[in-house]
Amino acid sequence: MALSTQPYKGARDFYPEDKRLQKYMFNIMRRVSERFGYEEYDAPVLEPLELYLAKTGEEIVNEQTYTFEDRGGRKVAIRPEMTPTVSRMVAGKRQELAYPLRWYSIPNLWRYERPQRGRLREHWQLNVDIFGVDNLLAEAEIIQVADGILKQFGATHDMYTVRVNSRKLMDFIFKEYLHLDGVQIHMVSKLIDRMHKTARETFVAEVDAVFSPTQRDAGASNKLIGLLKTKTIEHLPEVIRQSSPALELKELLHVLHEARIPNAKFDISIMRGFDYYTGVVFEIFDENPDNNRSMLGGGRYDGLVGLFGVQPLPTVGFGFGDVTLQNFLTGHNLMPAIRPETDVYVALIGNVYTEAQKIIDDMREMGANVAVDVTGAKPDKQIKTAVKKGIHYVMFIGEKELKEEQYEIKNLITGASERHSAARIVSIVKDYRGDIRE
RNA sequence: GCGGGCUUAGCUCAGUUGGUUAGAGCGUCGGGUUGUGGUCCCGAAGGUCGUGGGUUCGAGACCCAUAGCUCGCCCCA
Repeated sequence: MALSTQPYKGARDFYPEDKRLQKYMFNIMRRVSERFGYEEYDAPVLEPLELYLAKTGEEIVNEQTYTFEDRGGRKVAIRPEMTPTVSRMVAGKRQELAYPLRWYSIPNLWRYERPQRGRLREHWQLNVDIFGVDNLLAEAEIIQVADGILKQFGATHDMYTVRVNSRKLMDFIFKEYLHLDGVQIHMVSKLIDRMHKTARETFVAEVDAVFSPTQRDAGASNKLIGLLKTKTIEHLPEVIRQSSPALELKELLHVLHEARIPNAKFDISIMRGFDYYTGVVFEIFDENPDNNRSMLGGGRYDGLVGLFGVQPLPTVGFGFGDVTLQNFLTGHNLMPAIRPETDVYVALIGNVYTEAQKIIDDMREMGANVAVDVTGAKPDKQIKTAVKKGIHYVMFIGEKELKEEQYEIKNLITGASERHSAARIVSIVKDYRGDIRE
């Protein structure tokens, strides 16, 4: 029985052509995050299981986390998300860090579940968090980073929407406005979370079933159904519209619109699954009709750092998965063809390796990425190899070139061929590399 | 955890109501003489038809089981 060449279920191999795309995506994520002053951190893939038991959500720990026991009998989890880890790290140096703290990371995360479109078992997720700001400018900045990344990929505002809501607002509605108890709030939250996936009649019936007869008679159920149709804060009932969470959301949207994010809007159905969110929550939706789904989400979680026994710290952050990003980019034709890092493929003609090596060394020292064909194959074979690898230039080195110190450089895309000094060739290929990588 | 679809060459797929040695395109490899790719021409390799049972004179086609892939559901980082 031969060994399988398939990667583990729900995980991906990154062949060089795949890795190039990943590097392209990560580079843009890094560049934009750093442009906003965020610093990169990292942490182990393994964490003690307890880290997730406290604050994440039961099913995620019980059923969707990879766990095992190490040789010392410790319960270990493969991280399913980064937020607890970064909270742990910040708490560990709570007193000595300079706030506001701006951190980002691109960890790989694991979750045990059936893979489906946009959701695999292993994925990479950009995490961007700001610690130590308790006003809405933190939310605004975090959303600007997310928006800035999408723009840097070439996305335009008609391709996606930023949808914001607030846990505090929903709390106000559930408790003050509708007088729901804890169990009802939980049930209603879950229903709202998948409102757009549910047929309207079914949804109304399910919501209705949560309310007691007395509440229904008082019109609470209909009030909620009505509220959920609301598309803007202005259209909310007076008492809700004047609540402080609503005023805060309105202000946030104003700031975002001023920051040239016109596609930010209020969406009462944005709930987010995690219990740890305490304020504003938001998601960015792909508006591609074929892939209309949330591709990025986040919010304020002011309670997490304090769980580690240190003074609490207000925090806002988001996570952006590589799989959903790639679906977005592909769906909108924003994924460029990326060539390999190799700038030049050297075809040797005749037995000239030793002398050619000196030229090639010089070129490498000058900063060109140069691969040499050492097969001794005929020139046409060597060219074919370069074409197949996707390398842009072939350089020929033979007796004639070595004597004249002028080497033929051939552009495999245009077919054009020129003769230059090695230094000039380095300059040409580096210019080309600069053009496509920037 | 639940449900649907799929599985034939490296890839994308044909394969009639069950009937001899299993097909195409692309790709791969070789050739078309001297130091130049993509086009064109010629040739070759490559498949226990996902796996295990069953029905049948006969199964890639039918039945059962199982695995993998995939799309949903649940849940959502």
